[in-house]
Amino acid sequence: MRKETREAQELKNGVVALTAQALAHGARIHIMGILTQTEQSVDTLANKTGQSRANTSAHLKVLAAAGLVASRRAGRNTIYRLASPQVAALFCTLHTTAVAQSAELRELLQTYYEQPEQLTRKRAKEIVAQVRSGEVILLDVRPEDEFANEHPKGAINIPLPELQRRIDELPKDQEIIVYCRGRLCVLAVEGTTLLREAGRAVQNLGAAGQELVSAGLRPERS
Amino acid sequence: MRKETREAQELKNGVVALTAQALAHGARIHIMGILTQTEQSVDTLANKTGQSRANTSAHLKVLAAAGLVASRRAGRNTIYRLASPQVAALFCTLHTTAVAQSAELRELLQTYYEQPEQLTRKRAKEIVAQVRSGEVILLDVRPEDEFANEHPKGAINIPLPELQRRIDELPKDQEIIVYCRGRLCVLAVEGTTLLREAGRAVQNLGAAGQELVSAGLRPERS
DNA sequence: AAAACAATCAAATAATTTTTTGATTAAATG
DNA sequence: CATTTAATCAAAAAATTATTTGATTGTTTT
Repeated sequence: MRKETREAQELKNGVVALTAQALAHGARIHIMGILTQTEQSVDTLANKTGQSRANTSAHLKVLAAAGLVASRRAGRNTIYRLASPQVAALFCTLHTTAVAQSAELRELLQTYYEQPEQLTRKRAKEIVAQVRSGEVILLDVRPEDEFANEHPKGAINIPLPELQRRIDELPKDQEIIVYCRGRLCVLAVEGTTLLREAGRAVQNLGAAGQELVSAGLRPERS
Repeated sequence: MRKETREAQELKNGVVALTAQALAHGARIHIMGILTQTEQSVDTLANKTGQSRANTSAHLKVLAAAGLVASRRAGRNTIYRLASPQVAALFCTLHTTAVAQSAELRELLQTYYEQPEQLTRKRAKEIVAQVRSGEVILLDVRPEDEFANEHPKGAINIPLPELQRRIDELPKDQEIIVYCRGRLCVLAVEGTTLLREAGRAVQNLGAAGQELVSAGLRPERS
């Protein structure tokens, strides 16, 4: 019994390691990052990551073996997606922790990316007022279902993959405030970049969007 | 700028992958699991994991390079510990997700381990009543500081590393309910095993201990 | 049915990691 | 000060992973 328990322990370590192993390659992290935003075909993933098709297929096989992604057939394409919200959460935690633990990287990122603003209580209330008066636009770039489930009152939703196409729905003369809520923190950063390149005035709240709720914008469903 | 951003992206993927890579080996998962409970010297870790000293040292170097563990010198020993609570959280998430995604493993574990009980609302209330009346003992096996920070009213705290030694503090004729709270989910499992081997009547609530709070045992500090 | 396409597979090569071995450093002990 | 002990290092061997190439399997389109 002792021994069997130990075997089980080793097996368990192995499975945990397998999961980590699946995430232990830059290309696969890249793939996971893309899948965090939307499901994709093998070919598209290969293009976006700059890897060969066969190699991308192999990487996806590794991810699938660890149960991190799932796939479905659509015509002659195979579409891959994250296996579950739990996987998305793991990816986000890994991402956050990795960045936090790697101080050297943090510095480097600051050069290229913009740090999401740290919300003070006062600033949060200002934003709430601005949103209420319609002075600024509060943009939620998460997938539609997540938005539908719960969002701060007054926010509008354009999922990141559609943003480029639907950009004209956003009035040109108003400041836009982008946020996301923890789970898919990459979204807001990319949305901000995209809008800024289109010449819009944007502010990125990152995961701090959450705080708007406690500052007065009651959550609602739709 | 586009290009530099892309370089930064790749670098970032690399760092995330490095972190995952660090966790991508059974022996290192084993080490992390041990460090989750208490800090340890290289030699002890080598013994517990059954690896050579040099190899263990190498594994620790990998973990340290990823910023997951830190060390201090104590006499002629080098004592390693987890670098931060955030790392512990990552480890726990990885652990949980890996087990959840690996259905095949789940089955196997069921043979050896006992599944932590799934708490129904009704059962939670029963337990709350039993704890209040002193009929059962609610045991918290987390480290002292975490317990001090917050715990359900009526729980008593014996950190897992001390449990073997202090086992006699627990009355022999009462049922014991062990729980932990998400972060260090391994703790409760090990505590349960230990107590059961000592002939005690034990029930493991796992992370479900949390629900006792919402079922009536107000959290308190000490 | 033939052609085109997306994806996977299989086998070989290339690249990385892991493990072992023996030497080295640094601190404690007699 | 010589010894012992804990840990790390360096180099070679062993084991695993990645990548490429070309062939193969299903689907759709013509």
